[in-house]
Amino acid sequence: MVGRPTSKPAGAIRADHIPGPAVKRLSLYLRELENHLRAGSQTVSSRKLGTALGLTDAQVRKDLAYFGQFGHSGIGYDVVELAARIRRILGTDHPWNVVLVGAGHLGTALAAYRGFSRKGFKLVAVFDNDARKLGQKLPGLEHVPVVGMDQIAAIVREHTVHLAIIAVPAAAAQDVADRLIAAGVRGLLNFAPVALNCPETTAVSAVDMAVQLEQLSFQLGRAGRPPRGSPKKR
Amino acid sequence: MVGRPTSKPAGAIRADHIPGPAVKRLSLYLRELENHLRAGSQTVSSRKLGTALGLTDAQVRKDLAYFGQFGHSGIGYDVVELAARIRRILGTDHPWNVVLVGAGHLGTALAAYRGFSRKGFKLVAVFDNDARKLGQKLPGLEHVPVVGMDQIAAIVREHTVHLAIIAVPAAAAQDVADRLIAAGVRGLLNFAPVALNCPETTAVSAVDMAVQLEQLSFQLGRAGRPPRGSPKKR
DNA sequence: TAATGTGAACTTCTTCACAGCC
DNA sequence: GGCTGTGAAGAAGTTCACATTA
Repeated sequence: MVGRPTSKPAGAIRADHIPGPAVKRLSLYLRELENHLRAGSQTVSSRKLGTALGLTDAQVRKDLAYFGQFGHSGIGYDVVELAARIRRILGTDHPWNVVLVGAGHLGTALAAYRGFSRKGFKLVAVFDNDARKLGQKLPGLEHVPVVGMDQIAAIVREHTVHLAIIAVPAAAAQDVADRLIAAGVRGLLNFAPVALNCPETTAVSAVDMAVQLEQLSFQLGRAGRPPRGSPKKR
Repeated sequence: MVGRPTSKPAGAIRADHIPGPAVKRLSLYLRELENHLRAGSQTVSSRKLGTALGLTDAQVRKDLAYFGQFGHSGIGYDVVELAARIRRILGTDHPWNVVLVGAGHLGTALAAYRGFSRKGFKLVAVFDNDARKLGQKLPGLEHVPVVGMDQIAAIVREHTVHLAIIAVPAAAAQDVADRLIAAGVRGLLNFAPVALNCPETTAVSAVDMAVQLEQLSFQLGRAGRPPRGSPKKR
């Protein structure tokens, strides 16, 4: 336990520890701001941002206040300014180099997704073990080579890659993760349906499509009726 | 304020309200159990399950206890039994019909993912507006037709579809969601990078790959160094 | 001994409510 | 009037620690 007295170094970054959920929402605020930008609005209120995302206005203000004072009383938030500030906070005001491992169906689809580069993530290489895929260019990605997994260490180092996306079968994911981390990658986005065992110093984020569907199944099962059967009152 | 006395209707399903995070973890427990099954273990302890997923043993027990008493003192949990029970709770002990909207890169990749059917989700149709894609069969999905979006209402009703996956561009997502809901779909898994506006009665789950990467970027930015620039000590 | 199930303590997160500002 | 920023209150979720059971 730290026992640190709650002294505020006013002027610097706000809080010692930011609530995890707040950071997640920050990304959503940014996405919403980018939409507002396209629509041409100059300013947004916490209420507008909130209702667009299903949150209360107080929640929005509190989240933003963790990082500083971005708003203007009576006016709201300047869309352009707030977007820039959030990018700064998230660390996407400068580009990140990213590699993708796995050029199967999913990997290919992810590589083709334009949203990544728009958000400041630059795909520098795709790795796969299938000899037939090596040397190919993926559709729309003429500058991104598909290379063998034995190149992971070399390319990660050469391009100072800190982030990697794992889109390989579950059975291969842990091995791939180990190799990436050994090569210097420090953040993993894992699409394989398996829990990765990584050192504390590695940030891991996971997406499992089946898990997502199961959540929906659960929610429907409660408030409504299952696909069939189950005698129900009424 | 409600002031309801905390009376327990002992015997029925446990809690009036299950913590959302607990339900999310339930899916992960199931995934882990399925792995243990393949490995041949008869039983698991809350500790084993927990460490595999980066959770405490108490957390695991508390989560499971929301739904009943599944464990055996001194022994642990029976792998087969617990998996079956969790499937029951999640509602995946019986199959769900699912449709996918959007047969682009991502949609095609999602359709090809074998994990869905393995988990009890049956893809009955893929919708797209691109005339060139209609009538095609997606790779590995000979029984799943690609049809026009004007067929949404008919097919959703005919097959009693309750779940849909949205994999269309952001600009089209809200319209697609509206149509699906009007046709009777009650749960949406949204891959478009936009917040959907849906009635309370619709369950929505969202996956935004860019958001995931931004979370990683934030985490690295704190504990480590940004990709380049920024005068650093050393 | 090895493990569960659970009240109580604790921690984290969210909402309320209002002072202050435009 | 409209809106932010924030302390304080409240709700939600997690961990502790121990009685209990095999």
